[in-house]
Amino acid sequence: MFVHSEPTILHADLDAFFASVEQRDQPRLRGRPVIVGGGVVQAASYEARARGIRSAMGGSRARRLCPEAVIVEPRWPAYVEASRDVFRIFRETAPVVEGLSIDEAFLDVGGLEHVRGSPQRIAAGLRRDVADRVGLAITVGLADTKFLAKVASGVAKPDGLLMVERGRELEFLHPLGIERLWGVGPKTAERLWRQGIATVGQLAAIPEPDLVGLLGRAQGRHLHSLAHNRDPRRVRSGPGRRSFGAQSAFPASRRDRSLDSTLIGLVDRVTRRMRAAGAAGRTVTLRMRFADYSRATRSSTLATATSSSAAISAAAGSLLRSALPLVERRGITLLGISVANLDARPGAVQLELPLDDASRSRALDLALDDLRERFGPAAVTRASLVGDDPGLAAWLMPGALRPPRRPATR
DNA sequence: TCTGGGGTCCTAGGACCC
DNA sequence: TCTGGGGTCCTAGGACCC
Repeated sequence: MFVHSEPTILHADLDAFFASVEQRDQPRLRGRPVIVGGGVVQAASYEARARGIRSAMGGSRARRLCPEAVIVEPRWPAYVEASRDVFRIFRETAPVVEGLSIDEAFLDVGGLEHVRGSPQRIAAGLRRDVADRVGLAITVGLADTKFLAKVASGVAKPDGLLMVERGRELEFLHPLGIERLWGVGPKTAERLWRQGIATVGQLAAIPEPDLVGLLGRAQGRHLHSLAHNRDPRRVRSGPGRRSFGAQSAFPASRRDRSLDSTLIGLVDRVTRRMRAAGAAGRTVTLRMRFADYSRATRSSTLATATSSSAAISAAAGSLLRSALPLVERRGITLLGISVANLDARPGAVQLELPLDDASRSRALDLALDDLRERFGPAAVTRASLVGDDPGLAAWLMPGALRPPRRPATR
């Protein structure tokens, strides 16, 4: 009876997402090699990939490989809208949807057989819905573990559907190259190749302790499990994000741009997004990349979580000052910040308010009501204007908020 | 071939606490 | 007073993913 039942985890992944949105919206681009992003390739259509163009490749090299490629500037609002449309279909399709990025998600369709048919039918229906309603091609992998569903969609691309039948998982998995495994990038692949390990089957034959000796504890165990298709993780509706960040490159032409003003811009971008999400964080990290392609990070952890531009730019500013000798010695090419430790209890949440007085007081009332609703009536203890930022910081009663994050177990 | 912007997780050492 | 074991938190770096 259950012998013929199908696996229930779907990995759905939009094909060449940004480039496909451009081809959908601009018919003249269809069938032609399309590159999104000029300086660095952010996405390439399949026509462009056939010419050897890959994402993250430098724009000049891409143009050399394929001079007739059409290069278009990214249109973020269009991608965000398309992603929202597709995720709406995901949520109509399955009760549990775990988004992985703007263009891919896991869906668990277990228990829907009597309502919507077999998983394979549901997957086919999902692909049809996305094509009909959003106008994009999506590939779906279907398997009994998340990991294998993702591998299956990778193998089935583009515009495909691939189910890995129960009981035939290793038959499917073992002939594949190790670089198909989640967590094997260039460095790890190189290390494994040097040991004569090229396929997942060869990897599976290595005893776990040997793999741990070669790659370290976490990665060794992880890859050993995957090679045997052991992946107990369930599909869950998103664990939520763990940090907010922003970065900005300094091309050679703008290398003399002021570091301070760049930093203020980055802080502004990040805190704006944090406020919109109602988030606050404690750990501020400054990331730098230098002319010799080396990198460095500097971080500091505040006593309380915050989304205040003033607090975060003060922390980031002092990190930058501490790194100044490094910056001057090596020449900076990229500056970034991120704010993490989001589950910590906020000491202050900064709100965004309109500039004119009339709507400002009303916006303030609404914002404070919202905070009280989310954190309890007694949680908001104090509110005041912050610096010259058109914002307001509301201090929240410690303890009224989200619990501290998972107790670390080791 | 020389590099965007946004993320995640792991490792390792040191400070500190019980 | 010294030593050890066990644990947490912080900082910095690295690999990887889309």
